[in-house]
Amino acid sequence: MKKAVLQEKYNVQGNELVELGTVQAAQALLGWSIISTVDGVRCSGTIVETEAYCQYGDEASHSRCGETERNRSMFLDAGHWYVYRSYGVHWCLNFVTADSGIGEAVLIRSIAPLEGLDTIIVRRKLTNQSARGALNGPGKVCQALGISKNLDGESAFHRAGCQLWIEPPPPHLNASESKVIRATPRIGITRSSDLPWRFLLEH
DNA sequence: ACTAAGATTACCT
DNA sequence: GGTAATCTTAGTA
Repeated sequence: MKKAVLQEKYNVQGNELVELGTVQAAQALLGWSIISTVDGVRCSGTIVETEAYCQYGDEASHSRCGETERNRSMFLDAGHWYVYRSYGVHWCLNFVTADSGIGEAVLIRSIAPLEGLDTIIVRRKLTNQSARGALNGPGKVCQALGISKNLDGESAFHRAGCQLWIEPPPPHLNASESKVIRATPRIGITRSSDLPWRFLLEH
């Protein structure tokens, strides 16, 4: 779908239709795994917290003022990574969810560790061997998986030479009726703070 | 050109 | 709970 088509639907039918894609993707991604082979070490985790950022009606999105050098990858088509620098200090990982030129994505806020916990603990500079709190924040996820700007704009699906990709959950976890999702307002934003577009996977 | 604010985190009291 | 660290953008002049 091209931008003009989405704009038309937005005007005619309200913002629900346009929002549906990315907001649904944010929920669908819960339970998927992220696999990193950065530095030749395999590390992975299950996505347990996401946030949706949309083009229309979302004043908190990086794409709200159009494409810039920083947010360029957010305007790629669905299935790419958008990695940006947060507060000049941390990296944050997003899964792009709209067609080329739109600018929508899902922020990966938290994962549960699966593989490479030793490496994760070293990267996170944790002193104890407990993984508690190691991956519960977007900056922490990127530090733990070795993610930085060099993965910005890459495909999020596995291919030769790929260093970071997603894999679907086992079928029994992917069934929507067995997945308990909690929705809350998004964290750390001021504009559009009423939208309940933060999603958590409850056990 | 300058300034304020930001999808954060760690460390301090 | 308060704050520093530090990069990018938008708004203002």
